[in-house]
Amino acid sequence: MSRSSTGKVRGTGRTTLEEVAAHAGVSTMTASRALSQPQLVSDATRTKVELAVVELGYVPNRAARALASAQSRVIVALVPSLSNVVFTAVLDGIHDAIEHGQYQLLIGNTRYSDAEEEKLLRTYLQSNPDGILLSGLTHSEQVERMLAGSRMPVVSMMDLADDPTELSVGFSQHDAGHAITRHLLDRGYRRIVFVGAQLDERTLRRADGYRQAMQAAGLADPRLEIMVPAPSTIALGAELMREALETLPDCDAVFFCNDDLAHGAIYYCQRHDIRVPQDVAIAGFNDLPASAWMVPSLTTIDTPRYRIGYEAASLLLDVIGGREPRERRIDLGFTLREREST
Amino acid sequence: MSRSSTGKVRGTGRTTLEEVAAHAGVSTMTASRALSQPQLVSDATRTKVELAVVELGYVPNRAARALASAQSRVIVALVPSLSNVVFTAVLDGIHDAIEHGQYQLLIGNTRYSDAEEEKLLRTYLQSNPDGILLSGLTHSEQVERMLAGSRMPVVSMMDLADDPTELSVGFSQHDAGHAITRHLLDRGYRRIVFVGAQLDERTLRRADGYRQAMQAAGLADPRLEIMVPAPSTIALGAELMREALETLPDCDAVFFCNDDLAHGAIYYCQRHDIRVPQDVAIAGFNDLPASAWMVPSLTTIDTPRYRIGYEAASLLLDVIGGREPRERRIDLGFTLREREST
DNA sequence: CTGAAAGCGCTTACAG
DNA sequence: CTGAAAGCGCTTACAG
Repeated sequence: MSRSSTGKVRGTGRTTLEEVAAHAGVSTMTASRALSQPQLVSDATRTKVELAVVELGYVPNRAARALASAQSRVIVALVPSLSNVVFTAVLDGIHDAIEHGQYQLLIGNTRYSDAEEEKLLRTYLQSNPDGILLSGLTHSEQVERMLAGSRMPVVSMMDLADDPTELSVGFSQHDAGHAITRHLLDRGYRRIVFVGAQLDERTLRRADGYRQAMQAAGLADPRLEIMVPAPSTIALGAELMREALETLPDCDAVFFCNDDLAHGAIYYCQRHDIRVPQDVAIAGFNDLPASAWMVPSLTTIDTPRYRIGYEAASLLLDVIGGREPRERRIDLGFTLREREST
Repeated sequence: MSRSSTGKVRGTGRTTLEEVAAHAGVSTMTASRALSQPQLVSDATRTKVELAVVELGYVPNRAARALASAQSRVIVALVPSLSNVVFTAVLDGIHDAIEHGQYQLLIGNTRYSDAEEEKLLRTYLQSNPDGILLSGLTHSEQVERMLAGSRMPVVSMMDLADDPTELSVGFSQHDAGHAITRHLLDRGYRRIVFVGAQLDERTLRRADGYRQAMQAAGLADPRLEIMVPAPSTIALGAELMREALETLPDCDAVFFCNDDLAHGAIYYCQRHDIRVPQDVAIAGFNDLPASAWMVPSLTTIDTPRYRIGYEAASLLLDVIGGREPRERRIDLGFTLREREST
């Protein structure tokens, strides 16, 4: 026992496993086994140790465990935003999928910045995570290199990797963009504007899907694409709706890259007595809760963001645990919600 | 060097500080100082060590650091929900306030459950956090006991502690509920319904504020209070609006405990040609982004949730760092937004 | 300004 | 089923 008469010189002062073992009358390593691999220990021993744990109020020291076992039981999740409900839903799913007590979750907000992602990753690598959840498929070279060097499992969230051996969970952003454009075309709209903000990789892929559908219909026109790097907000949606109507007076539909923008557009139209969809149709992306309720209700793509988080974390846990997953690329799909706005 | 000819028997296999020190031609402890307390080391030494770090791609092992220093540099934040934007905004603020690289954030979702809070806390205590951020002022006895036993600083978020020596950051939920009721009374509304959902402590305090204002005006009536334990959603807001109009046909205003419910109510009224505020006024709480844009725009209380997270984390970091804060109870206030719905 | 050495609190091949 | 002992990779009072 490393106590002087005046108490511990260093350390946290908390009860240690050594003390638990002494209290239970067993060796430290037996106490350790009784807690982490109880099946390797006799019932009597396990009971003695468990009793000692309760009596002494023992709380294991995770740092010591991580150091000795070279397993941190930490997983890292990096998302581009903590104010976008899409990504907080993903985190919600991840949180629910993690076996708490076993694994701990470290969350990082990259703010849609490669540099920030790199910085966070560098910091979090200090914790020697057992695995990492990343948003998106494209990352800086530095990040790719750090990941390759660390040899720890990485799951990409949101979109599907081209390579089916890479771990990814999401749905085809391209196909979803294509599907909603196809829907507008089927409804008879011809001059369909695409409005993209933030211009992250998901928005760009949705734009690709839009473009491909328009081309297939012989209706593509670069002037119909409004792309701004500013973050998506309701206010921006209202502003861009105004802009679209002003600069493209012959447009008959607008596909916004997400619901936040589309909501702003619908509110704008309400305030200016522009009839939706009679004067102009509006479509969004993500199916936020308000979309089904607002007037008119919003046509949009329902995306499985909570499930993406949940399934991505489950997949990562499988791989960490050495369980071969049924598939390494999990397509969760999307659902077109046809509503009043189109 | 503990390498056998076949490589490390245990450990992560990553470069260690010992190797960095050898490469730089200094002792391990000097290398340690060069990195964590560079001012204690000569320029020449620091340069040599920094070079070795880069050349070897050294990444410090946080578990070893935590174990040796008895300082985890971990802070824990517990919030009741990861789908409520109020709390994800709080987390956003916390995340931004943390000096990354220094401190790491462990997030827990208590799901508005005392039992869950207790379980998460028990788990997270294994990481020996340097401090904790909790949502709300009331916790289970078990939680209070664990916190008291651990002697680590705890900051309460959202509401203000009665005891000014306790660490708390937020605003008076009671006063805010009172203020918006007062506003409705000033506008001439008399039969003001209060609708509360979830029934967490914040909702109950807002209800108290409402009740007190109604009593002061001689207009209190228990039948005007609709309280349901279900979580707040737009759908529930629509449903409760219908219920209010049906069971209390003489009501002239409804104060919803949050904007999600109020949005549902406004959409409900739009769909049923109920004029707001002419037929019935509607008020909310939190000032979500849509509130200023919807038609009619929503009267509500603007709450500083991002700043609560930011200031709470800053306060905690001050206390952890031994810096005496100017005040231990930080009132961030709230702002009444008077809009079209009242 | 720099170093030798102990120690933080666990886990784990290896024996028995 | 149980144990002795080394080791994980850092930090830190204490000297000099």
